Amino acid sequence: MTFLSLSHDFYARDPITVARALLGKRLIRETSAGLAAGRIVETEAYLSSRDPACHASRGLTKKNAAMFGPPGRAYVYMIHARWCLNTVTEQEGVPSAVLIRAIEPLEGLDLMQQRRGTQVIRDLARGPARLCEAFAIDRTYDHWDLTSGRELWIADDPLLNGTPLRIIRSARIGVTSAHRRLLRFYLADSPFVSGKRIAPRTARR
DNA sequence: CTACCGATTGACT
DNA sequence: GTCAATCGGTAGA
Repeated sequence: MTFLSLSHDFYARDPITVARALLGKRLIRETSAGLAAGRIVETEAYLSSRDPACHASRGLTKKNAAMFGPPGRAYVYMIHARWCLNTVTEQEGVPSAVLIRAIEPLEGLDLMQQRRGTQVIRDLARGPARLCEAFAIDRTYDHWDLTSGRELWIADDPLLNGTPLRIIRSARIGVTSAHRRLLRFYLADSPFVSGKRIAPRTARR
């Protein structure tokens, strides 16, 4: 089964559209150790200069430079000594991005378990830094071209094939500025989503 | 150079 | 539920 990477045009849209569209897609990672892949179940949009929570809202630095580059590249940054993965969106010069927050592991579970140091499948890639550890993503993939179709890329999921997805929108997790905006998106029915469920529809009991 | 901080996580009460 | 370890980037002395 081949997994053709999503094109430049997929990413060359506003970050909210891309954040929704990425749900259900496959993140694929190929190393000499083997292949790991999973379904994206949670994302967050960061809206360039019009969003105080966006790392690039105060202009270009060495750290956030990838966000100013072309759409379809990766922006990998460190927070609390852990790596997190974003996809750059819109157009070159407009520093917007989508944070990938959680993934449902599908292939290469043994690899992920090894990298994460846990057997618990639900914990392998639930959270932005956990997924980077499970997929062996670090600073060397900052600026990486996610449309390249090698090493690290994102593709349509053939298993999903048009299945309608129930998407819930909420406030972003851990963001201390711009609380009000509902820029987090996740699959309603996935147990692999991080953080607390804010939507009443999924409230327990 | 030092001080402080964060789009987090895991251990603990 | 609470809390502190984590460390590279950034600001400021």
